[in-house]
Formats: sequence, C-alpha cells, structure tokens
Amino acid sequence: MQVTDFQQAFILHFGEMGSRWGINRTVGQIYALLFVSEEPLNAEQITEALGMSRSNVSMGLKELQSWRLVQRTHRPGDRREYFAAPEDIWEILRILVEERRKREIDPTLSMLRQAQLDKPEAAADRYAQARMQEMLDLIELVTGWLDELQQLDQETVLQLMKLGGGVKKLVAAKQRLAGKSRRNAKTH
Amino acid sequence: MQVTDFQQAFILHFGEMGSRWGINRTVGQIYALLFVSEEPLNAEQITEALGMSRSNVSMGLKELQSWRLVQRTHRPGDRREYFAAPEDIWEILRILVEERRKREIDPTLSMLRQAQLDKPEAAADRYAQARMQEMLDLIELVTGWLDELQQLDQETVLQLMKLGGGVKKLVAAKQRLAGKSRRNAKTH
DNA sequence: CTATTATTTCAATAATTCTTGAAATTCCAG
DNA sequence: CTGGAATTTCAAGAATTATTGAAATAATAG
Repeated sequence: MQVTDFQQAFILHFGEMGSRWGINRTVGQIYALLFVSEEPLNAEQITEALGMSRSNVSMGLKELQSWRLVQRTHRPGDRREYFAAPEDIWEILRILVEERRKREIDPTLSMLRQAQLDKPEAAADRYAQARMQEMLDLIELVTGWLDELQQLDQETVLQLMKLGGGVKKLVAAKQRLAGKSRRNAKTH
Repeated sequence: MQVTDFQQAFILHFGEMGSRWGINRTVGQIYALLFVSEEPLNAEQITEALGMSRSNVSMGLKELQSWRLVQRTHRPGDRREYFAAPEDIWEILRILVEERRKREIDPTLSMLRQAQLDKPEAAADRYAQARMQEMLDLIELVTGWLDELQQLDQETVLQLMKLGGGVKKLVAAKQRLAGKSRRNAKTH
C-alpha cells in the first residue's frame, strides 16, 4: 500500500498534532490513515503505507482500540484482522469526548470529591477546600450537561448548535414560564 | 513556604495529571499551588513550597503565562513578581477552552481548509477529501457554537446547562414557531 | 496434529522531554 | 551610575517515552 501525497499531508499533520493531543506520532498517523481510507486495512498494509515497524503498528492499533477509535473487521477467506475508523463522524466525536473525559477528568473528579470529605481546621486549608469545591461544582455542571447532550438525538443537538446565541431568548422565555408555574404552584 | 498535607494531595494530583493534560508535572504543580493559595506567591515561595529548582519554576511560570492561566501582580515596596490563578473559575474555564482550541484544533482547521482547495483526481483522494470535509464541517459547527456560548452571559449558560435534556422540548417548540413564520413569509 | 502465517510481547536503544545549576541578563534602590 | 537582588537563559545530564527487531505466542489451513 502506498499513500498519495494528498493523504500524506493529512497523515503527517495528525502525526505532528499527536503530541498535543496526548497520543504519539505513530498512533496519530495510523488513525489518520484509517480515517481517510475507504476500505479497512490490515496491519501489514498500515506498516507499508506509513513506513514504520510492524510492532509499532501493533502497539498503535492496540492503543486506538483502547480508545475505541478503530473497529476490527474480517474479510471472508482471510484470517488477518482489518481495521477501520468508525464511519459516522458524530460517533467519533462522542467516543472522543467520553474517552478524554474518562482519562482527563474523572480521576480529578474523584480526588476533588474525596477532598470534600475532610474537615480542615487551618484557614489555608479551608480556603483550599473552598476552591476545590468551586472546581468540583463547575466540572460536575459541565460534565453532567455533556451527559445530557449525549442522550439527545443528533438532530436536536444539531438544531441547538445552529441556534447559536439564539438560545438566550429561548432560555429567557422558558424562565418566564417556569416562574409563572412556580407562582401558581405556591398559591394553590 | 510550606504546603499542608491537604494542599499537597491536590498539588501532587495535578502534577500526575499534567502529562495527560499536555503540560508537565512541574507546571501542573505550580498551577495547583496557585489555585489553592489565597494570596499571590512569588517564585521563591513556589520553589520552596514545591521543592523544585528555581529555574524550573521560572520556566513553569512562563508557560502558565503563555496559557494566560496565571496573573502577575506586585506588592508595594517589593520588586519581586507575585503570581496568582484567576479568581473566577468560569474565567479559568473560558481561557482553558480558548487556549486548548488555539493549540489543539486551529492548526487542524487550517490544514483541513487547505485540503479543500485541492481538486483531486484519484478516487482514493476524492474519498479522503470527502472525509476531511466531514471532519471540517463538524469542527466548524462545534467550535462556532462554543464561540457563541462564550458570547453569552454566564447566567444564560448556567440556565441552559441546568436545563439539561430539557432543551429538546425547547428546541422543538422553537422549530414549530420558525416553521410557522417561514410559511407565513412565503405566503405574503 | 503440524507448518505456516499473523500477532503480540519485550528488552534494547533511540528520541524526546524535563530538570537542574551556572552563567547571563534585567531591574531598580541607593 | 553601581551593586546586589530578581529573573531568565542555556547546555548538560536525568528521566521518560517511543520505536525497533527478535523471540514468543496465537491462530488456522491443510
């Protein structure tokens, strides 16, 4: 397998960006290659296309699988494994958000929750705990909201995003309604 | 300056997570220390508190400044520089999103846009270009939306987030209204 | 089974990134 | 100005991470 110059530019870019994204060059390149390949590829094809060692490809694929960013398939009458990036780009985004959250945020959430169980005496510690509480609240708010967004169908998310700053009016309208019904509930 | 055990747990955690967040241990620790410190600290205090070299602190602070995650202040009658994390946690989140986007996404956006200027002949390249277009569209949609969210006041964002999955009804209602007015516009 | 092919593991080493102390530079009080 | 304090730069060494080839293991066709 040979990559074209057009593909190459994309592959090299992903390799370079890899370090900023917390993956290594190899993994970035493998993913990029699979992303722009119409057909699933086997490890040998990837090795040849990217000019890296077979073992490197094996490890890279393992890591991409741990990220759930590649799928394994088989071809009839061929016992080699073939790999592909998920077809649906929204699915890819969803997985990426989930996995990054699991790796980059969840451990911190645990630590922050743990810290709230303490009852510090010293002023410095009480201040520190309050700051950590602020951080905890914000992370819980944002990740909780991301959870809810993920439950929504794609169409709703798309419309919400296209709405852009227009949500403000909508939210304001909703607030007015909520306020009214709350007042009613009180009086009855 | 001595850090307490309570602060230490937080600082060490940030140091460990640093590598996953694309910063090094030192930078993570410095930021954590500033975040939980009520008063701004100077480089010497940070050095002593974290037990690392003075030059390391200098470089770490430089990096944090490039991320706009620390602010420099001065004390009257003291020519040393003092550093602090921004007080407002929403502000911190905003900066973090902006900076990560600048480093992790914008270069890829440029590359993807560049690739759309080509007019590839080969089938493989046409497929690759189509995939890159999908990626470009999705990134533009999401980052564009983030831009709009950032324009909104914090209260609106908070309400939107608390709304959670409830946005679905709201968006649906909005769609009905939009549909009606569009029909009206046509007939008039 | 067995031979062959496919895949993974692993220890060595290459490459990169981090950390440091020393030297250089900047800054400002006197 | 000048001297000392504050800060930055930088090259060297330490530590970490990436990559490889060889060996081990797994899978399956015949």
